[in-house]
Amino acid sequence: MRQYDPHAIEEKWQELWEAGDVNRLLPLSDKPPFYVLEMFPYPSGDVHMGHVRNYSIGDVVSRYKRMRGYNVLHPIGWDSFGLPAENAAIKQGSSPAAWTYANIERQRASLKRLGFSYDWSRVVITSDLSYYRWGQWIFRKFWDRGLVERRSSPVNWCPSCKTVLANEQVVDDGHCWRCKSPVQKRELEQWFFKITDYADELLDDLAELTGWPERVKQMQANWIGRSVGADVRFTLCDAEGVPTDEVITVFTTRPDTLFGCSFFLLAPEHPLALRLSAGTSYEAGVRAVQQSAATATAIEREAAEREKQGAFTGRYVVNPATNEKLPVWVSDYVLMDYGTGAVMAVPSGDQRDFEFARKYGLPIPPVVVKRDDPLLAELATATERVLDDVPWSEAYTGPGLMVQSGEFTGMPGGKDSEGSEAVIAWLQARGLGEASVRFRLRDWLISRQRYWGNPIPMIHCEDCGIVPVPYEDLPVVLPLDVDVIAGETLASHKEFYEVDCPVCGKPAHRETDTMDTFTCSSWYYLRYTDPHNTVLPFDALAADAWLPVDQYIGGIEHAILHLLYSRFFTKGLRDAGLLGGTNAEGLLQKGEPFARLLTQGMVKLGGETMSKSKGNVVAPEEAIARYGADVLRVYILFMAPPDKDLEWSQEGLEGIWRFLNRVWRSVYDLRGERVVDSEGTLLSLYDESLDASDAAARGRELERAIHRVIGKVEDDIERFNLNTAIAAIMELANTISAYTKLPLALRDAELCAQAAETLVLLLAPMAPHCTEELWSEVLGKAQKGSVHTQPWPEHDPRKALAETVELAVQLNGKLKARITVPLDAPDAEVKAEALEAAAAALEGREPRKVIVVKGRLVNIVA
RNA sequence: GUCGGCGUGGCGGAACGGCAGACGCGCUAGCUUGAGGGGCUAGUGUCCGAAUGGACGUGAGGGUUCAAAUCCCUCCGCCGACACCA
Repeated sequence: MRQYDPHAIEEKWQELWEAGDVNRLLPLSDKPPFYVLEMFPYPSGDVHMGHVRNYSIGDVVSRYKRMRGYNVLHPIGWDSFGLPAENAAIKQGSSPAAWTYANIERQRASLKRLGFSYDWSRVVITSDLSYYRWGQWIFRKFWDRGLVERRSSPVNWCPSCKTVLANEQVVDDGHCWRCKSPVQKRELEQWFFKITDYADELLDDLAELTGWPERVKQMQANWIGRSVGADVRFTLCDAEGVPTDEVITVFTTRPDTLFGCSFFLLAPEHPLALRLSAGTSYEAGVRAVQQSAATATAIEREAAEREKQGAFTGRYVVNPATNEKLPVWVSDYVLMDYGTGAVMAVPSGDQRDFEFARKYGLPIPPVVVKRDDPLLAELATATERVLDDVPWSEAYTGPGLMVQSGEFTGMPGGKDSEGSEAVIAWLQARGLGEASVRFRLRDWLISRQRYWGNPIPMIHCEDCGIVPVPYEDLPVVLPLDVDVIAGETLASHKEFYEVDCPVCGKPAHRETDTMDTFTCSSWYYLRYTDPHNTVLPFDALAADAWLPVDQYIGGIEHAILHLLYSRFFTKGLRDAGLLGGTNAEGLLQKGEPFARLLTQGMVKLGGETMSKSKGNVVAPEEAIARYGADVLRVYILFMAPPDKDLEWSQEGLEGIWRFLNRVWRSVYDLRGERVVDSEGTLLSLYDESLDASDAAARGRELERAIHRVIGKVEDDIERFNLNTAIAAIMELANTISAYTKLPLALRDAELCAQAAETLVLLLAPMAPHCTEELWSEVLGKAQKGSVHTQPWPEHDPRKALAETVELAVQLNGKLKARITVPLDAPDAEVKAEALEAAAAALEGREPRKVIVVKGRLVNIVA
């Protein structure tokens, strides 16, 4: 026999598979389609263990589904625009493109060495002109549909990356997601995708995503943050306190507390703040609050523990419910970019307002009181204000009864209460307000002041304003000869920058911002369905045939960013008529790109995420060099369930090396070959004491194991229990080992052949090279084609069962004995046997009840 | 603070409400080998017992059930997301 030598077989099969198009998709097929997608890599360096894990999981699903008769689309590509390329190029003295494409080639070679079953003819690279041109085309479509806006607003600026960031890219209390620098707020004119137009749909359709982890849906729901309440209009008074025509609207989720509003707040950045106080003795105070809010970092300002700063503007507004005049204050806990930048403060019903009122000595009249609060007795019927301060140490935000609230007094109050609805109806009838919904989600800021990205196809003309590049002039080609090391930019690159206005023909200039790299990854899964299209981003028929992606696999770090943006893109493209035609149904019709999502856990070492900066990286190439790709793949699948974190263990890796060697030897042994180790020591030591009846028993055991394990592996792969699928294959291998202790003369040749074949087929999705060699060379089945084009083995569940079955006998739920009965023994017989077996434990007591659970146990209640 | 998730041997982890600890790692003993590695055999939750065996056991406490790691409630601990969002 030959020894298992991964290095002698892996590369050979990789080349043969590629030459024979084994992994290539056949577009015309009567097989049902199945789209397996793994998040494509960013080419920032070598392939790491996280990639290996992600892609090994996807490869098992892909190969398994192929064996089950599906036409499987399993593509790969690179998300290759982005800032790291620029930084690395500057550091290494190369160009972003050179750095990017060199890394792509390294990663491509590594992925091939791992034997993943990608269709290499469909590779999509986002920095290729053939791809990003369609990103511009889609941008233009979105512009036509009013989904693109250029506007000035307070945006997140990363001083280190020297670019603005989307809200979603500000992480960990105000830090840049890439470089972790504290982010600053700046008022800048920028490009936005109007993702908020889809806020409702993005939130509501989460309910359709039954194949997504609850956790991810929860995170997206929180991020979108829909609040239901009312807009309420307050009338502004002039300097003398006389009501004017000017109205300030606020948003509240607690209209039921309107009668308890005792002061009014503006964000420091609110344009009214200075206007109201200008030239008065209050101006200095207002300016001080503004100053402190502006200099505080986002981190300081958003920390809930921070003491609230405030200043009175000197002016008043009228509470529409009570007609009371309320002082208008400025405070830094009011945010300009949520709601209207103004707030009705109800200190008895909101903890922040409560703290502010206590600090500045403002009244705290109770308005919604807990049903068992002693205050209720004295206020139960008070419709007018009789109490201006509560004896509480904190605000009460729960449900209760409304007091001091005019005609609403005595009604149930609280969030979404009857009282809330009544107050909204009352406001609406008088034109003072109406029901309203607000979202936490902001529009997606997509412009980046960087070179290495997809140019925004827009032109600035002095006369015509902002003009889109006409479709026939697309694409806007990103010039590759921009010397970023010398500090050159798109704006300083004249051939790019200077352009004639497509409308009036006068000299104009191009937009020099590029698009956020997340715009590139928001539709790549659509391009894979039609990667070589030169007239459209993708053909609608191809997209409709493959979408939604049946199984998407990737890291939890994209729970909000990429997954939310992709959902938005798909909905936008559907509404632009580019996919999900009239016959679309289900998720495709909803514009949902991903039917099932698996978020894989991280690979850790010493309890920490592997990272170059921590120096705790185990390189995949190292493991491959030592044990081969199959061992690494099986190991990483076996060590933990796919969605849990995985702690790297060298011993575990060696365990899998031993396992694959055992499989290898077993296949030889099952063919009757004497197995030896690498030094010629005989390892096939038959147990000559075994006789024909042992052979029959072990044969039945092996046959049952074959049928049981096939079913188990099927169920496990379908449910992503890949670790237990491998455990089941190990059990089969163990049963085979027991069988091959039989001397050759006692073995059943047919059973041996079946066992070898089953073992190889079941393991094929996880260990593709080793099983291919065993299938094609050792078992000599090459004429039937690659092991990876074979149908999945059939199994008969009845053959997985033994003739007799061992049952546990419990007394009051506690295990007391075991009995062995025929599989189909009638309950009465089983009961009788169980009672006999438990006689001693019963100690003469009469059983009150006997429960028989077929094939499992008998529980005697006494 | 709010919302999620998770607590099982020395370790990674198994268990449609039905025999807790599959499978693997590690460890112990024996066989094989000149040695090492490898292979093979047996054992490996805790406590009592020489042993057949018995008692206990899934973070803590309660509940539902013939039966709970699993379902419900309270608490403790760890992890994650969001967080001055009116």
